[in-house]
Amino acid sequence: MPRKSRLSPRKQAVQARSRATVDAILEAAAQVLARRGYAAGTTNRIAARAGVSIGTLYEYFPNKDSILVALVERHLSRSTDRVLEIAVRLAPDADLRRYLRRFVNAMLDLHSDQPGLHRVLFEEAPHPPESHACALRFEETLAHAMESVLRESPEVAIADTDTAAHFIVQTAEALTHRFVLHGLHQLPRKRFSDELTALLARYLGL
Amino acid sequence: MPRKSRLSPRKQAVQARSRATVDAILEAAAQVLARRGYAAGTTNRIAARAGVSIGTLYEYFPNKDSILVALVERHLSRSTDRVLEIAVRLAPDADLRRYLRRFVNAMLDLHSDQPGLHRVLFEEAPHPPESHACALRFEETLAHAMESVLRESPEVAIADTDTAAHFIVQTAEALTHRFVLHGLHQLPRKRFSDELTALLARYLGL
DNA sequence: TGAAAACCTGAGTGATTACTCGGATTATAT
DNA sequence: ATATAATCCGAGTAATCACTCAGGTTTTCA
Repeated sequence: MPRKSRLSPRKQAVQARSRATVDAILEAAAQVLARRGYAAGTTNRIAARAGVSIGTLYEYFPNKDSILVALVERHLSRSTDRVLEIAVRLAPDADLRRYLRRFVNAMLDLHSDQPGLHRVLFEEAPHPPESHACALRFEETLAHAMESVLRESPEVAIADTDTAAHFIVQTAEALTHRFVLHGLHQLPRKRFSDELTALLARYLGL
Repeated sequence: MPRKSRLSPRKQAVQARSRATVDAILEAAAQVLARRGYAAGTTNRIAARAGVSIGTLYEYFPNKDSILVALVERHLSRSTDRVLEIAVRLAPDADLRRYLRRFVNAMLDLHSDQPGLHRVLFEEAPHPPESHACALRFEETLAHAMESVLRESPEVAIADTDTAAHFIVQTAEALTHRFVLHGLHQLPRKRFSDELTALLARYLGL
C-alpha cells in the first residue's frame, strides 16, 4: 500500500468534462463517508460511486488523503462563508445578545447540515496537517470577526477582546458540535440554543 | 483481514503470569499509539513491544478493537477516580468559585497527563460503541457530581442545576481538551485556567 | 481533417495486516 | 509423578486496498 507516493495530481482538470469529474468524485466521497463511515471510504468505492474508473480518480488526486483534504477544504470554506455572512449582516446592529443568539444558531445550522459527513471528517478521519491547518484557519477567521464585533460594542466592558472572542468561538464550536452529534442531556434544540446563548452573554457581562 | 470475527477472548487470564501479560499488552498498546499514532498501532507491533507473540495477544483479546476499548476503559476509569476525588474533597467547602477553579485544573491535569495517548484515543482512533458508551458514562458521572454540588450550594440561584452541570462539564471538557492538544490562541496555562474559571463562574451568576 | 492533447479505462501489482492453528512449554492438582 | 489445564509461540493464511500503467476514447485547434 504505497502512501503519499505523489504530492500533486498528474493532471489539473482543464476542460468542463474533467471539472465535472472532480466534482463527482468529491460528491461521491462525501456520500460514501457520510453513509458508510471512514473505514468504508476506499478509493475504489468512491470511484465506483462517482461513476468513474479508479484510474481517473488518480488522475486528479495524487493519493487518498488528498481527497479528504479537498473535502475538508470545501466544507470549511462553505461554512466560513455562511457564518461570516451573519457576522457582516449583524455587525452594524448594536444588540450583542441578539448577535450571540444568531451566531449560536448559525453554528447549530452548520453542524446540523450534514452531520454524518461532519462526524466522519472531524472525528473519525485522521487529520493530515493540511486539513488541520484548514480547521485552524476557520476558527481564526471566526474569532477575528467576533473580536471586531466585541471591540466595537459599547456594551462590552472586557479589556482582552481577543481572548474573549477565541473563548466564545471555541465554546460555541465545541458545544454545538457535541450537541448535534451526540446530544446533550437530551435537551431540545431551542432549549440548548437559549442556554448556550445565556452562557456566552453572561461571560461578556451582559 | 477478518474483523470482529470473535466477540469474546478465547481465554480469561486466571494465573498471575497471564494477568501480567494482559497488562503488558495494554501498556505496549498505550506506548505504541502515543508515540507512533493510530495507523502504526498494528496488532503485531503491539505484541512485539509487549514482548509476547501475536498468538498470545489473541488469546486474551478477541480482536484489535477490543484492545482499544480496554485502553479507553482503563484511561477513563482512572480519570473518573481522579476528578471525583476532588469533587468529594471539596464538596463540603461552600466556596463555589474555588471549587470551579480546582475542577478546571483537574481537567487540565487529566488532559496533560498523557496527551499523546489521549489524542489518539479520543481524536484519531475510531470509536466503537463500547468506548463511546464509556465516554458517555464518564461525562454523566462528572455531571452528576457537579449537579449535587450546585444544588446544595446557597450561592447558586439557577433552577435547572442539572442542565447547568452538564454545560459546565461539557464546556470544561471540550475547552481543556482543545487547549492541551491544540493550544488556544497561544495562551499560557494559568491565563487559560483563570479565563475558563471566570467563564463558568459568570455562567452561574457568581 | 488530422494530429496533438486531454480525458478515461480497469485488470493487475505489491504491500500490508488482522487473525488462525497446530503444537510447545509451564503451572496446578490429585 | 502425572494428567490436565493454562499459557505461550510464530510461521502462515486470506483478505484488503492504495495505486500503476498500457492503451483506448473524446475534445481541441491548426
